[in-house]
Amino acid sequence: MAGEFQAPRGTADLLPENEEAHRFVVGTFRKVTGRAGFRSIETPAFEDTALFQRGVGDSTDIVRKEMFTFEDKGGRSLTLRPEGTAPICRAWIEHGMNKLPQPVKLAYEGSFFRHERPQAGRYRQFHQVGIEVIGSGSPLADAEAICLLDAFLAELEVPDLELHLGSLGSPEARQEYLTELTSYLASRESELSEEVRDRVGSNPLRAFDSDDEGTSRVMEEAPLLLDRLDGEDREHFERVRELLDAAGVGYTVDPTLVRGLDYYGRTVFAFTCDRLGAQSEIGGGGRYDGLIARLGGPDTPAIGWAAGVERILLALDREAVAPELDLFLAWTEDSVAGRIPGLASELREKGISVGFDLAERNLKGQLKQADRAGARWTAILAADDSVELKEMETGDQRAADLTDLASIVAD
RNA sequence: GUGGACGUAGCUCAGCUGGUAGAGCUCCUGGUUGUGGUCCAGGCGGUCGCCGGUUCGAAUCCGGUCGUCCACCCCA
Repeated sequence: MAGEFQAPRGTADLLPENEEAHRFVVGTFRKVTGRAGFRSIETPAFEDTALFQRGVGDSTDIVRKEMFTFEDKGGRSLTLRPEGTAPICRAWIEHGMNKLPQPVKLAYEGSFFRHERPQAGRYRQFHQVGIEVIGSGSPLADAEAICLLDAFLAELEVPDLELHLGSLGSPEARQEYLTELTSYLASRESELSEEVRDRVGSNPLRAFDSDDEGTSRVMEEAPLLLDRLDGEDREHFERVRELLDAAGVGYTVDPTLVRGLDYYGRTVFAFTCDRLGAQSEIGGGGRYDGLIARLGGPDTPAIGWAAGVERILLALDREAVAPELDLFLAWTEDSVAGRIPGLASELREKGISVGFDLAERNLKGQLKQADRAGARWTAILAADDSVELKEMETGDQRAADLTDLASIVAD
């Protein structure tokens, strides 16, 4: 509060304690996806605005009101990426990845930007990790993707998870269904709550989530998209369910699962955790078979997901990690200080983490620094080359030889 | 974009009905001319978010504004 400047609304500094927790999540992601044969990809932080307009969909909230859009000096409209899938599809097309063995399995991590009012688990700049499996329409790809998200969250030990699974069918089936649902809602309009009535036009599916009593009664008899799936879509969904059952991944079929991006079709899924507050979704995704073609590439099926790093951390409620150091070098006379940096480098080359005081403190101050740096050992060097090695936790101290430091500290 | 709560030292907070700021923790120094984590003493640190109004006088009342948090919408 003291300074003139503050991090912009909805952004946050990742202080060392948080930075480490953050790295832990991303590191786990890399481990889990790496051993599944995924390779990393990194795309720019901003793209042509039109990529998102077409890829994510003009009618979505993201495009309508949540994008950070600006013009560069050449008058091009650019947008800070609000999500990762459209950029990766763009890269896939641009670099002719259809010539690679299919499917192409990609993993990414990074910052994303959405201009929304911040609240618990929602920020204007946030971090996601995610994967895309591009080039296979098989339910095996769906199952693999979902199992991987499950494995990732399990490895992190995220508690109280629930997997919601649904299918949106083909775009045509979905459109037909929405028309049917809208007219059904219209036929019983008088029984619906006011809010729901207002929203029928924009998002009739939301009516399923209402806790209004009259609305709930109406929705119990409402037609379900899952019941309207045609043959192939239905088979696909059944097959995905079989594969998940066989893999021992538990889920709830959620006929009302909605995704905020236009490109989804067939399988959609989301992991939720109720200790997050209003933003309970930790990660989710789905199949987007039409997207690559829509962006000008060859007709290519694909599926992927993204998970929010901040939300995972919120669910984990991980304790801050204290700093740790193998050895702290202290000295008794200023004449010894000159030898310290070189000695530290030597020991560090042997793989030992070494620190020393950088503020010209007296011995007492140096010991205090050692303590705060989380040092397990402190070596006190005297002008006559004698060394006292102190074990910080117990306070035990003994004479040691300079050449033995590395081996003693290493165990 | 809408609604609610809040905004005093780096952090957590106190400061009743107005008389121009305080605690604990942290940090620095000393008690210990070569020894940390306990203890004791001292010190650094605040335009009381900002602007305006009421008043002899405002951290305290009023208005506005900015910001934070939470919720709605929607989503990671």
